[in-house]
Amino acid sequence: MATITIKDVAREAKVSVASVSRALNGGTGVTEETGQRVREAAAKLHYIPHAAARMLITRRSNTIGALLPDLYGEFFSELIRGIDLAARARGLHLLISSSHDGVAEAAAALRAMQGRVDGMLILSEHVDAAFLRSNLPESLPAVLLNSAVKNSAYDVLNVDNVAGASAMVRHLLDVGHQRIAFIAGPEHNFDARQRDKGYRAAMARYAPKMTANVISGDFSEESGYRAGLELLRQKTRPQAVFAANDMMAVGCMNAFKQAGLSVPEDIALAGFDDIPIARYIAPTLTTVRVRIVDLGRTALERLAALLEAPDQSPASAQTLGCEIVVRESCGANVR
Amino acid sequence: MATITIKDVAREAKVSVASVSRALNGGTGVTEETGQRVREAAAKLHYIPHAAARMLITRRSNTIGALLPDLYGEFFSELIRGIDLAARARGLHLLISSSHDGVAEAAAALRAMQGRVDGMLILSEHVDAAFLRSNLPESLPAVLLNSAVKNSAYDVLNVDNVAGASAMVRHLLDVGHQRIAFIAGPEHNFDARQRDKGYRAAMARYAPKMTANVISGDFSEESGYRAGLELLRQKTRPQAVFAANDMMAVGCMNAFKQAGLSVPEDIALAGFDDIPIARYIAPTLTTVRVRIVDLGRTALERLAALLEAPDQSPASAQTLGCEIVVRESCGANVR
DNA sequence: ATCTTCCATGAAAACGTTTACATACGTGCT
DNA sequence: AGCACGTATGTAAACGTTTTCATGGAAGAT
Repeated sequence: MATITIKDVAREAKVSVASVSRALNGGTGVTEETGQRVREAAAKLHYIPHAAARMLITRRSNTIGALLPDLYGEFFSELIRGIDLAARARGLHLLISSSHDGVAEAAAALRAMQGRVDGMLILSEHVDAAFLRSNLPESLPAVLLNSAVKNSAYDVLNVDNVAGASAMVRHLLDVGHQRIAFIAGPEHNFDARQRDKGYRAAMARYAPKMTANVISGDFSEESGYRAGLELLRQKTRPQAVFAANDMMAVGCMNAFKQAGLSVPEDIALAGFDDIPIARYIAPTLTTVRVRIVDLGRTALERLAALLEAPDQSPASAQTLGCEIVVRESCGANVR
Repeated sequence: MATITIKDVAREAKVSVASVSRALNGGTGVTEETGQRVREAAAKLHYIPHAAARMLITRRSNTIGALLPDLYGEFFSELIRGIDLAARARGLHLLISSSHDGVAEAAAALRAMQGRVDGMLILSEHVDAAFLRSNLPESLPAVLLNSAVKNSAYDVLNVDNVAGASAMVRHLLDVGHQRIAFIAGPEHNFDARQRDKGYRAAMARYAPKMTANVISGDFSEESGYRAGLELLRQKTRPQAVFAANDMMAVGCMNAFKQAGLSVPEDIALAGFDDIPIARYIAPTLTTVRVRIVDLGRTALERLAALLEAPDQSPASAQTLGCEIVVRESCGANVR
């Protein structure tokens, strides 16, 4: 079937194209009777406005782009869900470019979206101020997620890793553990650094007599396992271990089990993220949960606000809370 | 900064807009020296062609739409990854509409994408032939994923649940189990029905003396737990239980453990999907893995082929294999 | 030297909308 | 009755590309 245009509707309704446009969009400036006739004609012909033509003249695509790195299951899907839900509520479309590693790929993806989107949601480790300056036209509104960019030229939305980690340390202290070790994440990772920071801050503040005990890791289960072995070799074994993410906690737990220690009786354990597995391992894992859906939703809402009033709202930095999920591995229930 | 157009580039390079277009697109029909000058001018001005204008005249958006239901973590992210990778390799953009339940929502989402995409990838339980006829213009190429639609008017790409389930039954038989029970999924779910079918077919074929033993479930962990209890009440206890998905297998395993049975010594267990948890529970779960990334990739490639040659290729139905992942729960290693 | 052929180039139309502007008509006022 | 005004409608321009067609000049053939 040949595509049917606004002209066909105009002919069918016996009015001009201008009236069709008015009737179908605002509804204003057109008589009730005319509007009725136009709507009927449009429905009868199954008319669908040509998106490109509208974009061209309106200079609006009603689409926002999401630039994402290679992301893991739960996090990715929850984030998209949050974004998607909020976007649909606003009649915005969602253009996605995901799973690219490397700054070059990210740049290419960013450029490819240019001109198709009204705004961008960006979550990427490779993104820094310089990158944005050269790849993102300043006219394009953007919200950065989990980004270290402090530039203040861009809107940033971060998870409050510091507060989350700090709260977990405090919880472990409350339960009675004094010597708390920390398994850190990759050095270049923003989240990892923030969690490290939260751990150190909380230790300094709430357990000033203790010294920070940080083992390095890279967020992988394997590195958690190695860290666990290393901790067992220390002269005075820690009473509790706080891993910067759940996967490392899982690896660490295996190391402890293999060494014949039982968690949490002999040594307590906590993670960060609350991945689904945390609920299913034995003992179940105490961890810090991030409301990822909220992260996505909030980011999109912030971006939408930027679209409405481009100039008026200055760049802001917002932060999203986490909550502690107490399960068995921290020993809160056994003492 | 005012948007810069092809005209600005033309002026800068001292040629006509036509030459700019030619130089930047095909590169053909233009002298090497002119092409050079144009590319330099474009680069200097940071020219980015206006996508909408191009779409309007070309009648191509280079975008494909993905319509997805409310999907779980791993599956969703892997599927998108597969689609995204293949799409980017072809220079296609990805417009996503996910997490809608209900046929009305799906219809709205489908319609909203009209005119913005060159083709559609559709994965939804609500989609049947009638739905498509009334919501999908026949001019829009589409590939259906995991769909029961046999219509042959549309391209369909399914996971070979039947073969996967059948292979698992055979494996359990090979290991020495004769009395194999099956925990079925939701009745209206296409995947669930296919797996049921595979179980029954394999039993009839490879263990003709045994009768099929099917307990109903709904894919939830809770329903798996209930099914486990029910199985334990049967007069002659099955030697192995095959759950239609991993979550039910997990629930079932908990029921067995609570009853004091050990898996796989007292009773063997297998699932379907290979969700990440399968690797982390104790005992680790034998299951059927679906290469979801391949599913997404293959679907997109099929769609891309449709875009290239809309008429030539008739609707096809393709099916994607699964593989058995042998872990501890089936007892293959203890006998 | 003239004719043909080829090819790079430019002018202009076309894509389907929205919207600024002009027009015409009815209504209320003086 | 005449005038101003508001409002529904239509006409046409504009958005930024791609592409068809015409044009001109260079190169090759006679």
